[in-house]
Amino acid sequence: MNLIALLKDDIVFAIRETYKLDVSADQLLINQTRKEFEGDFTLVTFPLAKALKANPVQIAETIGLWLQDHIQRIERYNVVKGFLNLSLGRESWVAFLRDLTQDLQYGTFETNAKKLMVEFSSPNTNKPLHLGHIRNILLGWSISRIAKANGYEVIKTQIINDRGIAVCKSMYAWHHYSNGETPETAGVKGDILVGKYYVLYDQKLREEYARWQKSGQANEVYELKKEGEETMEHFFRRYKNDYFNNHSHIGKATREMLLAWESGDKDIVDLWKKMNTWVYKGFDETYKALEVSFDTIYYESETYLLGKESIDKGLQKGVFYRKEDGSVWIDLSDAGLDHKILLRSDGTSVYMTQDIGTAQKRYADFGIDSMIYTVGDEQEYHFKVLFEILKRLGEPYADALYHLSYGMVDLPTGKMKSREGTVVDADDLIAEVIGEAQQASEDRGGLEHLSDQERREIYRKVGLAALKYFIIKVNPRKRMVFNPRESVDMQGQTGPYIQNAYVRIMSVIRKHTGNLVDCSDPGHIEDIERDILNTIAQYPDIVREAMQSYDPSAVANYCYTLAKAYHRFYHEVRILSAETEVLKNFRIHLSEAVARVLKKGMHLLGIEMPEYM
RNA sequence: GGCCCCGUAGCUCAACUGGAUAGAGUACCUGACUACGGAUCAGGCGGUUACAGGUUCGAAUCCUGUCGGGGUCGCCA
Repeated sequence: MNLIALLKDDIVFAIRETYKLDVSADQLLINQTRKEFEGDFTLVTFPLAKALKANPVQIAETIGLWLQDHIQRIERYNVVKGFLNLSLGRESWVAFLRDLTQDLQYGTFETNAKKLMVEFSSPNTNKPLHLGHIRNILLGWSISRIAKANGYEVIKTQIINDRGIAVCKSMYAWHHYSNGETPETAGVKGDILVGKYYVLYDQKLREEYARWQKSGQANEVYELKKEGEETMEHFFRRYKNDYFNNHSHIGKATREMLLAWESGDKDIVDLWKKMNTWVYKGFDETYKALEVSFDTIYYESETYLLGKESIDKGLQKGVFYRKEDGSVWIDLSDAGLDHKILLRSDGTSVYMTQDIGTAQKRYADFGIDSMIYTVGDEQEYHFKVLFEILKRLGEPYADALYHLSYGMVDLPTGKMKSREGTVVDADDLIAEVIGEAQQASEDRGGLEHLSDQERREIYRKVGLAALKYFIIKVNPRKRMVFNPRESVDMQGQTGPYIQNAYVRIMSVIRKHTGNLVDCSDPGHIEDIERDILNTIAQYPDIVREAMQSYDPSAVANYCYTLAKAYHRFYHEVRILSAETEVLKNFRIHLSEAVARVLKKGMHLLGIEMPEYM
């Protein structure tokens, strides 16, 4: 049941009949007719002018006339410049609604027999999830649902960065300064506890560094390596990383810890496992609070050695080359990229090597056809290179990889900085929006008949809707400003506004007592009713488009448009006390259709609809 | 400096990928039924789409340049 698709077929047919020419349906540009003009759908004929060798107005007239004469659902047409405005007959709209009530799969496409893996979240195990992760998670989750609606079999995954020097930092700090503190004894979530030690590590390191700066050795280094008239203060700020690698006792101990881990030292591995368990438990709570889940998880500790075999393969195929020092590189300058290292001179691998190996492993594990990586836009270059390499290695899925890149989340005061403590913690944020929803709900009242449990569910749904919608409505590509105050707003273009339309419909349906018969022609329908049906007719295309452009915000904006139309309808007409039984029946069916589409659309965004609010 | 992304109303975002008079929300002002839920609805104010050229029936969108913001640039992940 896709009205616009049918309409396009009609037009293709019309062109074949009148111009003896075949055009494909996806060449046709059909818009919802703007309010200033009469009509439901508008075919833009300018793009057809070349192919049909005629001027746009003539084309519009010819096609319009033919459709009016031959296609029953087209009642009238008018032409304004190169725009052909088509009006559907009332009966067609009613029939559309009647079909809709039967079509439970509306906006869901048949399976395309393709397996798609979506990677998102992918945190480090040394600190809790924050606002940036939330944008990532919501995008990944939503695109997974959208892909599913488009017919893909979707496998949701994340790769957890559970190894490396950063992880050893929190291990070191906990080992030396914690006195055996655990999440239980501290009464905090495991990820938060581990994050605390990561911060503490940095603090201890800075203290050590500050002491060292007063030493004679520091002075020598400064004299030796300063650039021009550089002050000591400036130099030491720049030198921090070198200090960590070449002078720091803490740093040395941490690197030794990493080596011990890599060689499988039991004590270190046990410590690592213990702290990981804490972190994962904490992450799970946050994921649960956000209502997301994964089908499979990859751990970097298990994948970081992968990819080396493909280095050999690539060398043999001449895709890679080896330098004199033994390091392995690829030359991508002909693809507008650069030379990129794949294996260090000491034979160890880099991030890129792992990613090659991980992609191959995923293919081997699941036989996937394509993959979406939800990762911030600062890694755009990395993924360009990765995809190019996989292509040159001849990987079968290499042409179906996509980096779902998104911009950073800023605060009204600027960037989030962990150093300055301005990072917005995911758990705190979730708790806050739910608290706000509860506050707003209690101020309004009206939920007294529900149990505490049911009310809590509603606060949760409403609060999360506010947060999720606020983030997901923005085009992923764009950097966005997260204003905490506006994120809990529940009026205007917000999640709760859309939920409210749904709740109103549920309320109407509950109040309706008689039986509901099949939808039949009420003899007259209002403009707003026609407008709502027209908006509903757009839905399948929106689902398609959101997939093609990897953009959940298209669905978010659509849901708002539909909810807005419904709210207006609700004010303009009476539903339960409509003039006739047939009309009442029609309006209830219409309301129900809106509710269904809103629920489906919001589901694609990972937002649940409450029955009351 | 090279390459990539972004710049739209005071603020936060749209604009069906080149289509009609650039739309919403918010903020501010005004108004709404003894009504199916006012987390609502209607109206007002608010724009040289950063700037300058170009391409064409038509440009916020494409090309060139300038300005501004961000990202990234061989052994970090």
